[in-house]
Amino acid sequence: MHYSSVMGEVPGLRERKKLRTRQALITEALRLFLEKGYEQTTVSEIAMAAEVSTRTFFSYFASKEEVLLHHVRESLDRALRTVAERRSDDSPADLLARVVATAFEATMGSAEMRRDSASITQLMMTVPSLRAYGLLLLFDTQRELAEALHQACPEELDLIEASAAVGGVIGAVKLAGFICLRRGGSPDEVAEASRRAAEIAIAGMRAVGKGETPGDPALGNR
Amino acid sequence: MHYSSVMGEVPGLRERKKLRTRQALITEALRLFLEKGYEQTTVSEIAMAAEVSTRTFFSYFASKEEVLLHHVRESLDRALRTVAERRSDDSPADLLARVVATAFEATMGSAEMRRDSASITQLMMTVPSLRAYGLLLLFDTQRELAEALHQACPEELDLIEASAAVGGVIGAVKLAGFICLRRGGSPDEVAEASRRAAEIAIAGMRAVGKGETPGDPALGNR
DNA sequence: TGCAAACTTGCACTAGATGTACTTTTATGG
DNA sequence: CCATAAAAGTACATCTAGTGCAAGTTTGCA
Repeated sequence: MHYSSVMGEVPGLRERKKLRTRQALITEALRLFLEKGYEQTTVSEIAMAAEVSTRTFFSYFASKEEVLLHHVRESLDRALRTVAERRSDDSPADLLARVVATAFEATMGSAEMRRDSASITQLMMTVPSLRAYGLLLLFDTQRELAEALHQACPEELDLIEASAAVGGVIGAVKLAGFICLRRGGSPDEVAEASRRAAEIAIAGMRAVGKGETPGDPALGNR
Repeated sequence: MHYSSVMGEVPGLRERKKLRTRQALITEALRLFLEKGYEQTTVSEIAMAAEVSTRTFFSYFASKEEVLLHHVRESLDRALRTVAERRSDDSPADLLARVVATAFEATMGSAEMRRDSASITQLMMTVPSLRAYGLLLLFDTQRELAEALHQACPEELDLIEASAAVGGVIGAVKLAGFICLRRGGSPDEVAEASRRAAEIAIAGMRAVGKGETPGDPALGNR
């Protein structure tokens, strides 16, 4: 080592270039998608704009969808971490509530992020293949999230209850938020809708584990 | 009219052929998918097996995914009808419970259907693009379902509450069922898991509209 | 029998995605 | 400072899903 004796301080030229290329692809992709539409933009054009070959694009992102939704994976990982760091006095319901709140905070935090995620949300609402890919990412993460929640609260929730809780809360927030947005709701209204949805869904699980799931006659309970 | 004076009795040769072709495509597709895997099967092979041109395949199904998941759309439409036919003495929760029960009945009804849907489910679990497409269908239907539920119960539920209810229940059932299945659960166990999940999710909405949504401090309620 | 509408087909073409072999760039040890 | 290997990037070939179009073929019906 010639330049620095402190471990891990300078990322190295190679790493820096890689990161720059990656960022260029992301930026140019979003710009082009907004400028001329997702389907009208080809991968080759994105690569051209970022000054790399088409083949190189696919060594950074596995698909055209991924270049736009890479950040989704990150926020989902954050949610996983939130669950893993359960505070000792959290009830499962509290924990899930904080997951939702944290996720919201993260996507709506800075103004710049709010602008970007608004554009991306807009694209997801109008382009089916993006919606499908987003739903896939979200679903696959929910599986991990359910396992994590069960691990974090092994005494209160069995795996099925944890699944129902995670699936219920995320499903409720997802649909309510989306429908509110579709109706032309402002960011504040969307946030409020999501909050109410989470509240409704979480109300169901507060009853669980207190020995008072009464059974639902309409479901053919035995 | 030469053959029959009763309106709508005989579907006509053209219609019958179309139906036969459609069925042949569906059957051959499923057979090939199971025989050699989804990704390993090309649309051209399916068309060949059903003795039509590749081009014709795409005049019956818009995508390779659709030939496998055409029935999903049907069962989702059935769910929509169930909501539209609300009985006067149903609470929203009862109604949603019946939607879930009816959907289950429909997919698990006959032995033949159970066998087919087991194969299809297996494929959906292992093939990402199928999972994504299925999730997309389900999500888009949920939007309609939420609107229908709101229409059916305009006094009890506003649109956001209806969204939360639909999203919550379906999200819970979906994830719990899937996770149970992944763990090698038997059909009975999956059914039981889904039932419990629906119960938990529906418990949340029984509280709604009774003036007793207490607010959740962890969600930053005002 | 003949005509029109519906259905099917072949063909050309675009675009996403992958494998491979080759060149350029970066890291590092002597 | 140079040799060398590892890593990244590129060119090229190929495969498949999916679409548009201009034929041809079958069916419905008068």
